[in-house]
Amino acid sequence: MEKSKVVFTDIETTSLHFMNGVIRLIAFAEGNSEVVTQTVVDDELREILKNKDILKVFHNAKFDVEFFIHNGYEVNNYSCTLVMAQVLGEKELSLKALTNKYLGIEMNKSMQDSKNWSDDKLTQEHIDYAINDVTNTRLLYYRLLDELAKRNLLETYERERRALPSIVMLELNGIKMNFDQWNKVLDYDRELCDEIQRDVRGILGLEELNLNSPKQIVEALYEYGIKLYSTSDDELAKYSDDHEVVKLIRKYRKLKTKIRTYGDKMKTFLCEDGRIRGSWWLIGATSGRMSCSNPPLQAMPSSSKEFFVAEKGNKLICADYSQVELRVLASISRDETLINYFNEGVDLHAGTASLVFNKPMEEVTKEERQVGKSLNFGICYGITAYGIQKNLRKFGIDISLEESERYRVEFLKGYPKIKELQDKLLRANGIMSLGGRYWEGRALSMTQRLNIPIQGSAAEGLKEALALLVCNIKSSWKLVAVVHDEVVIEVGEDDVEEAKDVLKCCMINGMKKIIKNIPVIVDISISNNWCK
DNA sequence: GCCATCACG
DNA sequence: ACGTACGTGATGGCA
Repeated sequence: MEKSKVVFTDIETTSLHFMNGVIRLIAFAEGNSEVVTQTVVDDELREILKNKDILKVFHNAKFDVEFFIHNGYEVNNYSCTLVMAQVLGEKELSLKALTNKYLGIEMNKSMQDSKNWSDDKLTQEHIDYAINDVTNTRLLYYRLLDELAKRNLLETYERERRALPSIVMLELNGIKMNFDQWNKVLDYDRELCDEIQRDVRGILGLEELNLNSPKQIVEALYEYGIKLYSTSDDELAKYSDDHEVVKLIRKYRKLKTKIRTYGDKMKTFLCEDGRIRGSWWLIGATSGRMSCSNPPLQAMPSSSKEFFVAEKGNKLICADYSQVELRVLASISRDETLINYFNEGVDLHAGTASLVFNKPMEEVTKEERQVGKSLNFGICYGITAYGIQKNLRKFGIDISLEESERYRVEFLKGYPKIKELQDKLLRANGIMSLGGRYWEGRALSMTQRLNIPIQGSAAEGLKEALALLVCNIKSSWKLVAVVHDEVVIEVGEDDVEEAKDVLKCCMINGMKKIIKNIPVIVDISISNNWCK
């Protein structure tokens, strides 16, 4: 077989998950050659998959690559038409939808269901279907490559492509969970939750009250003498100090969420090896951030993280960026005050408070520092006076809307280049991240315009870090979690020191490709469980 | 199917 | 009582 630079590949499997499915049919084509099919990975295909000089193209590459790796084949150098489409801003990501939109081809996907592939015999229909998928993946690949080039997004796509193996690692590795201990705590929580429910019903004299119904809570508390505009936690917080029953409702809510969302469901995702495996997406948000579902490992309550552990003989290394979004903001705006703060390593929340309250940093009170902190967070989200006011109430700080607006104005006076940047972003036809992604302005709200370049650029820095990490990680080390500004790996005890250096180095150097001339700081810790 | 709510960054 | 902080995912209630 003649050596060529690119191979288009598609596999058909008996299940959607690599852990419990087998490969039934493999279709592939080298360059412009005819598509061929086979049922097993022969030596020739094994070599093609492994060869770093041959680019393998898949639609939704993580799926095929995970199956291959799970079955013992090495896969290097691959590209993904689904991710390409995402970089182009597409939301409909099926091969069918994309070939239709970009090539005008109407695909018949009636064979797609894995149920059609569990039977023993393969018919000509099966073979034609797989061939058709590869044919269209090839056409789509060149069409999307053109489109990416036309829109100046090749570099952005290449960054995603280099980071893509991290998704494969996350899904293959999973993360070990101490399930016995988890269930013990869960049982205790369930009992406590029932107890609280009994108490609330007792106090309100309503034995049938459904505490999960906001509507019923409003009615019940109205009868009790409390008028609520909503039953959201910050509304309830207003009455929490004066009414025990409101305090109990809040406690019930928190506990119930933990139990039903993160507790009961967890066993569904537990694999035989004691590890939880979620579904990870490289581009999960329009900003470019990753996402994870089933279970949402990026949103595990901090109180539950201790149950995610390292295997015996291993350690977890947890690393996270310090203030990464504000550093991105400093890099985009080039605001001298903010940059100086970072260069001098000062307490940034106190620094902002010193600007807003016009006093030396050492004299900033605890409450003033909290205001500074809220403003710093808020600025990344596209702050409004209303938002500041609402946020500060959570910390027991009650200010008028006028005062809140004054804080906002003082903040922007203290950081004049941020003000300039915001004015520019609000007027712009389109928004650009530091890494070169572009968002059409028309579709964006004012707050999105202010947030997207920050969140998007920080995500790009993390992708650069992951791209470095997948090249430098040892085969025995496991990437187990990525949470926006945090990376967790699991390594053997003997490798801890080396792995710590490699991880830290990748994270700093990756982010530095996006954030220019601002110090990047990574905090790192070693533990038996997932902790910050 | 949408809304309200809440978990994370 | 709302126009009013960014991005996700999951749940139960309710129409």
